[in-house]
Amino acid sequence: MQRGTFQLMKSVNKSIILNKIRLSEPISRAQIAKETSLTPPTVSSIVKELIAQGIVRESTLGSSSGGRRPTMLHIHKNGFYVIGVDAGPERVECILTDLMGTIYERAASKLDTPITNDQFLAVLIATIKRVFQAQDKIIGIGIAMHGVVDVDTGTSLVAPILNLKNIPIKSVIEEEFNITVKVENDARAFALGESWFGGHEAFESMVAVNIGRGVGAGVVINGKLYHGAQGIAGEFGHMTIDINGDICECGNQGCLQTFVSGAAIAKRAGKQFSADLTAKEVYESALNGNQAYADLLVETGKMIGIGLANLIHLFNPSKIVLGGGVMKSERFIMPALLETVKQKVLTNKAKETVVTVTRLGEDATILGAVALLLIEIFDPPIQID
Amino acid sequence: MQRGTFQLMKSVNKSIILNKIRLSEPISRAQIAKETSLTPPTVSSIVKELIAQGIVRESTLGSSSGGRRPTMLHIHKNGFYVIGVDAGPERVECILTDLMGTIYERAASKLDTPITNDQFLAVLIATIKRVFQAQDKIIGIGIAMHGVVDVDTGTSLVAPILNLKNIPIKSVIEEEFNITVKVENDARAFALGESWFGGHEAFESMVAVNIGRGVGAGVVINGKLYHGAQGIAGEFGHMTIDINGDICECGNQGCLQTFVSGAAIAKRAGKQFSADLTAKEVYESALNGNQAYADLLVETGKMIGIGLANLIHLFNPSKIVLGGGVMKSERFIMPALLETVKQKVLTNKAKETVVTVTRLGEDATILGAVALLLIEIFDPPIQID
DNA sequence: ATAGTAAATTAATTTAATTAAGAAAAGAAG
DNA sequence: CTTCTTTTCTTAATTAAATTAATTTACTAT
Repeated sequence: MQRGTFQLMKSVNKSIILNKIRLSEPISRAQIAKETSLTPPTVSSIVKELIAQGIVRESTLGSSSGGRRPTMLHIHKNGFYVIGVDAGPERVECILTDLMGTIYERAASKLDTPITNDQFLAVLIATIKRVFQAQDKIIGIGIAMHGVVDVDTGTSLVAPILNLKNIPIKSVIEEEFNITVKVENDARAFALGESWFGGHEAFESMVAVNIGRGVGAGVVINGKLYHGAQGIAGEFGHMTIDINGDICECGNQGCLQTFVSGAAIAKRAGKQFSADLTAKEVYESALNGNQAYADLLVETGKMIGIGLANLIHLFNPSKIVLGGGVMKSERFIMPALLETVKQKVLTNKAKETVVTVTRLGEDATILGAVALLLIEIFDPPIQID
Repeated sequence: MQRGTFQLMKSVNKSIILNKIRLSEPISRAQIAKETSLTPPTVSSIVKELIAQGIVRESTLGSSSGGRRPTMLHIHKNGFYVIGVDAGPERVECILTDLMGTIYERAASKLDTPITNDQFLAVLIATIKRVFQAQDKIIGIGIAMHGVVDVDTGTSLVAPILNLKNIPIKSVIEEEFNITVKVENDARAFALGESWFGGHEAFESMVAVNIGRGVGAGVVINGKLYHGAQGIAGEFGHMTIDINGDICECGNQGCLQTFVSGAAIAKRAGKQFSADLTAKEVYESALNGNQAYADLLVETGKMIGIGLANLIHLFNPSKIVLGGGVMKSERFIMPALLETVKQKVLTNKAKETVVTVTRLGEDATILGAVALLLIEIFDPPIQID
């Protein structure tokens, strides 16, 4: 059990200061003290340590209105690096970033099926190697893996499209690079990326929903991922919304996914218009003025809205961020979606829930992978109410 | 912002010790030290304070196996009292308990409709007065109010069956008794009561679902209620599970409530068998061997199961506790419910989610009202990961 | 130049935990 | 019955780290 110790007290203050610098750099010691209500000597002494550790650095002097000019502090850009990996079903992408999430290197590899566990891991290692520079300054590798992931062991339990099972990602990569490795499901990494780099500081709780091949969600409460008891919190795609609906790949009936995933859109287009199109083609046709396809996307927006209303009634997050391939049809989907949410949600207060589309684009997930390690550095060991 | 201070450090340890005593009394100082990994002097000095405050007391000496006999510690039963109130749509019930939730006094009043805000408050005050003994030792009044409650202001925004709005419960009762008053929605109080007094210590997250007139749920994470951003987290009854379903009283279509509430059961009985029965009568007929009614209840169990599967996929709590009038038909409902959950939930791990019916009976909600104040005393100011 | 002001550091103090040592109380062994 | 061991609990000394107060540094403004 975690007790009240001096170390606890200190690490709490350390996180407060570090996060203040991260979110408000450049900032002076005096201003940190003012804004956190820590005393100046406490700030000075902790900042001294952070500088010695190489996480923080001093830069220029700020301006003064009569008095000594403040020394501005920053996160040390070249102090430490993190590697982020987005391992999708078709390609593996790697980036090298600093502690602020600035990207310095990028590499990607295609995955060809059929593939074995070892081949997959070999591609992963090779791609990471291409961005693995300044080794001694890299503090870890964060991996966003599609499919079902066991976070504790860092194992990919099921990788559906690659048709792989039980890939011991964490242990193999840790062995290879001799460095900390964190593995997380890609939908949750997306949520974490949005929460850290999407510019949503003020939101205490956020749900990020990825609608693409499948539909997944990640729940972030106070900057941290919420996993639930068995690590399946946020299985948004398999929420039943139509007890008489079609059979889903999971075996249940009327899952949200059977209405709104990319495959579902394509299937419905096929059914209604006997056309053999992908979701992308449906969107493009709609863009080109095909009203029937546009209507189909609007209908999809309504269904997503129903799902989100359920989400709001259960989780009641302050913000919901949407991403994934399907959301590229934003212009057709969003108006209907927002209206449905507003109409379905019970209280006026809850109607205020902010629902937006990601502005981080493709990088939200891989930056979330990076954030898996940033949490270790920036997050306090405790949650203060 | 809450900093790392000496007070924080101390209050963390104080909570740890207090909760250890509460959950394991009688217990010695030495054993507390062992089990919490706090050092003996720390335990002694904090226990000394707790005794001086009158929250803890020493009792007999324990047994020894060669060595000084330990002095056993308890929560001081006659040290402090709490008043709990369950304000339902038909009656107001009050209890006087000690810090362990032991009930010493009880009083109840019937509510007649039509009723005004002032009349309602007058009944509330009169009933509380009947249990308001040993005034100087009462630390507060916790009120579980049906309907929509604004927790921050302690106002009942909507009390549906009484047909009242904006009742300023907290301010009026605080003024009358000059004591701390906490107001919470009754479904959430039920959840809190279960979590504190239902014998579920080991569960980090719990959802308690009340199925009666309406369907509500309370979410408890680490012993605390989760409210969400606008305080509507757990509006389980208005989760859409059938996009083509009947219109609910909330205006939406196919809410879970339209399938499983007491009223819904009665309505379906009426529709299928053109009988004018209450849900209770349906249950009694089923008990007397009416197979059609038994089937109707089994069907209800299945629908609840579908709702719970959705709940598990989003919140993934370690435990779900069911209560409320409808759950009195447990013997018909539960087997189908459990099977449906097991069948619908995706991963094997999550199938392990424990689903049970409350064993606290009628008192879960009112004890939850009591727990609203116990939290103030027992809960740590921080959440340790 | 000099006064005034703000930033940062240094020194002294305080809080509260930890470590080490000791006192109290019991059973066990001779 | 005395002595030893064990366990519980307290007391005293030490330590970590925050706070308070004082001081130094480095400006701006008159």
